[in-house]
Amino acid sequence: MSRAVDRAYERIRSGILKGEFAPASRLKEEELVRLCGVSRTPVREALGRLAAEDYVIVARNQGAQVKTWSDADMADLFDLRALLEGHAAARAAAVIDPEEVRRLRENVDAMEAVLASFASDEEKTDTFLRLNGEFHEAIWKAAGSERLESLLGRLVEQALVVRTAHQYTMDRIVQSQRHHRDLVTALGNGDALWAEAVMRGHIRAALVFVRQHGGRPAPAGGRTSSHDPASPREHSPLDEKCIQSDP
Amino acid sequence: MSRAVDRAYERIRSGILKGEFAPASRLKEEELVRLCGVSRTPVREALGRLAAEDYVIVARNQGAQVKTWSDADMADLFDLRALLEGHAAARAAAVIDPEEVRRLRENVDAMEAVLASFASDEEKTDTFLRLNGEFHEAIWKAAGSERLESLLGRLVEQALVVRTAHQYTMDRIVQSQRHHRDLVTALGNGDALWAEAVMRGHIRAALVFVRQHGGRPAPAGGRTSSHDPASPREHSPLDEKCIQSDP
DNA sequence: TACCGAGAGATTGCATACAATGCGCTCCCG
DNA sequence: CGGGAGCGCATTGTATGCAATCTCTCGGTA
Repeated sequence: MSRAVDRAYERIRSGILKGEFAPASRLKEEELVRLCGVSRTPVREALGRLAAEDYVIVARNQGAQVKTWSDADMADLFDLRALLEGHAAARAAAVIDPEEVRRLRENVDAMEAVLASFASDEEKTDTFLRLNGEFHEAIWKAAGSERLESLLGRLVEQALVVRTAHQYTMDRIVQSQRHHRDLVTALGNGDALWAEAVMRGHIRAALVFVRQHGGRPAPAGGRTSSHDPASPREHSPLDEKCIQSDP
Repeated sequence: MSRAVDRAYERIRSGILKGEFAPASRLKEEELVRLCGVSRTPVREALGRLAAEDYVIVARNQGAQVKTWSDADMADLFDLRALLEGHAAARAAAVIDPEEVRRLRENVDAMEAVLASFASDEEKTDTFLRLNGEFHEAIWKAAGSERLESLLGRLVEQALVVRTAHQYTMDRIVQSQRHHRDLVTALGNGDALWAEAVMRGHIRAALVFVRQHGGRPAPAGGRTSSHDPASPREHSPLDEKCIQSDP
């Protein structure tokens, strides 16, 4: 950790992800300096990185603003995810080795076990989402393209900006789990077409779900014109829970 | 243009694209300061942006290095381009309006006219590549997804790092031109499947060509270990020719 | 001769000071 | 009373200085 820059980056990013900074709210450098305990130089660098990753928008001489997401943006996002994750699944099916398939199957079994356990729903969801994230990442990695992997990492993270991770119903999770089972089978058989099809459906289903349960806490208003009526909420020094991808 | 940062960014980026900075060569901040005529702060910011766009790699306390591309990287790159440009073409076919199709056809006609003209081969290639870039970008835009558009913009730019734009044979260009004709027809008919198929083939053909004509001037050696034996070439204050995407 | 370590120079990382720009307010004029 | 120009404050953009870190060289030892 190059101390200052990374501290600032992580702090701001987590603030956006947790909703501490409302969408479309302006991020003033001095504010972030106080918040992160570093000087403006690393804060600015962190903002630059966040802008490159589409978390914020910076306008010349007007600083940074948390990016808002329209319904169309969301649709585009999941469209691309379906395409790229499907592609990754197909590539993975062609080259994955049995050992890795075994690990994936274990992962799915673990998810199954969690669902069947007696933990609270929130606890179940938590663990499930963590395992789910690992499952998807393993498939990206198996596809054997660094570029694809990093691209998907970014896309999935962006999908997380629009909602917290705990809006899942058990029905939705069970549906996901069926997809996961199918995926492992397809991968085990080296069936690229099947794997791609299942993965695409898996992501499309996620989009439908997100839409139905309206994960967007923010108005889909204009980009740069709004005069920041929504001031950032107070910083709650709570948990830094690891958020994972949609199931 | 926020003067300093953009000047530095453009200068360094063009230097990389033109091969003024050899792949894997180290970019020292003081050097760039002298070159760009701005102080280290904007230079560092520019390097950050270039790193986010995969032009350079920055290692902690070790500065920036021009990124090198392995054959596998190139294959991945064109794989993704085929997938995403194909997707863009399919989306475009579904929603494009006749007016836009007409403009595309005019563009293709213009390319045809250039090829049939009496200009020198180099001149022909130049104009053709410019028109070709406009053609592709128009299709991305017609697809109606900002995210897809910017993603493709980046991917195509990265493909340009590995070679200069003038290694094209007339054979290759004529083949491209046939693809372009087919594309316009497919788009005009609203035939998404056809458009996607043609576009995929179009990009795959580009990969095969780039491979055959070995566009990579750099060794595909390791990333961080090399001790930068290749010092940056002297700056030739030559043309700033607009480089366009592969045909 | 090969290897290891210490020190000096070179280079990056961070903080702060200063300059430039934009925004909102007030005050004056119609 | 409404509108516009000018001014002052808030915020961002750039430059520079100092501290931290790395690399490269030189000397010593097995």
